[in-house]
Amino acid sequence: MRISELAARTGVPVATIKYYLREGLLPAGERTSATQAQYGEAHEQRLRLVRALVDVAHLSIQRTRQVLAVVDAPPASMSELLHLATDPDDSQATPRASAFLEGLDWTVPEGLGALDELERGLAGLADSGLDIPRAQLEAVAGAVDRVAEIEIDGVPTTSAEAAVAYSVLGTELVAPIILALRRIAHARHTFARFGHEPG
Amino acid sequence: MRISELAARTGVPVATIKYYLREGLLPAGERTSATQAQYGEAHEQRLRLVRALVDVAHLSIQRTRQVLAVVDAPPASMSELLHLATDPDDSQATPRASAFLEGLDWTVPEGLGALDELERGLAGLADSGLDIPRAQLEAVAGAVDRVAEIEIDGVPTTSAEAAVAYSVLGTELVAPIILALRRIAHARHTFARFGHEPG
DNA sequence: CATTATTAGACAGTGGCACTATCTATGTAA
DNA sequence: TTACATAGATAGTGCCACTGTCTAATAATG
Repeated sequence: MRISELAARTGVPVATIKYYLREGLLPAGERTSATQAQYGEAHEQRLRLVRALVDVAHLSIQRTRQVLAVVDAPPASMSELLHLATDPDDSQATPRASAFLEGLDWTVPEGLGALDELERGLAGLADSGLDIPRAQLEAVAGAVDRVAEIEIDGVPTTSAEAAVAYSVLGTELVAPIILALRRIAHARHTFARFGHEPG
Repeated sequence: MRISELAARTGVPVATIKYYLREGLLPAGERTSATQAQYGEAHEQRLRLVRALVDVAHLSIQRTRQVLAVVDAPPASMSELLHLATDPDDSQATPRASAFLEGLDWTVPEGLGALDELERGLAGLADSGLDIPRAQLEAVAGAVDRVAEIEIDGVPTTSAEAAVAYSVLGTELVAPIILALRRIAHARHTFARFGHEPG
């Protein structure tokens, strides 16, 4: 198909598709002349994936490119995979995160990018003034661990490529679903605990 | 204290503090003359809270204003509280979300904003091409429900105001921690399941 | 009192991001 | 032949969260 049909099928404007091509999120079509290229089913599917990552998972274009790069060329080792998007330049000390994880007896590979996120999250919570007891955060962590365990149990074992794609994309695409479910569950439990009037 | 000291204490530039004042995220200081105002501890704490919401929880200025408005003037009824930020104009039908929640036997108040988020998340996942079995998503939802339950159990019962502030701010400020913990737990369970080499 | 520093408030400017529009040279379809 | 489409380059747009500048007024200091 030509670019205009790709645009029509996916609802993505031609100009935006060109932009994604420039940014390397979408592979170039098969050139048939100086001013024409053909796109196939694979392009259409890829474009839908890009849209999901950008619109639904709210990834930046740059982050989307990183994620897709990993899906396209799965790294040889797990540690490489897990360090995706860890910028060694700005990886800081993570005292709060380390202390917290020690309390949980979680063994965690070093230099993991998510450690910085945890550090920032804990630091932000601390100086927001909102006081949440450590024990409660630990209980939350236990339940989150269960979420992650279920997700990893679902990773297909048919091939390394499939496993990598599933876990990398799943991490991004399921996150908004988890947050939405959490909000909905908050509502449920709030009603259960406090009824329809607060206090 | 004067605005420059407030800036020095919190590390937030004077120009940014003025911006937050304009945007109504920070109450005005106590005026002592046409060109002077005094700020107190409360301003400092509020400013730290604003920074946590903006920097760590990645809320937009507009959303931060909404959240703070609820904290400042807790709504009279729970349903009002839960419908925070539900724009009645763009609340769509949520067929996927409704079907999913029915499968879970979750009773959910109607018109909840998070339903739209869930709908978008499920739709995005569906057309990303990543196929995650319904049963697995339901299992994840169960574990997320447990997370939410723990959080709501921790809500203080000392006063309605405290309960509202805690739950509203907790929803926003703990979300990044949950996502970081999820990533870390993914790493743990991935190693446990696949070892250090993929596949 | 004179001088320097600070402030509130108004408003314009900046940098980053994700597009979006325009243009040209070429090519395809009716 | 004539209308339409495309690749690629480049420039422009709209939004957002600041950031900088200016003025009139006040405060602090010597």
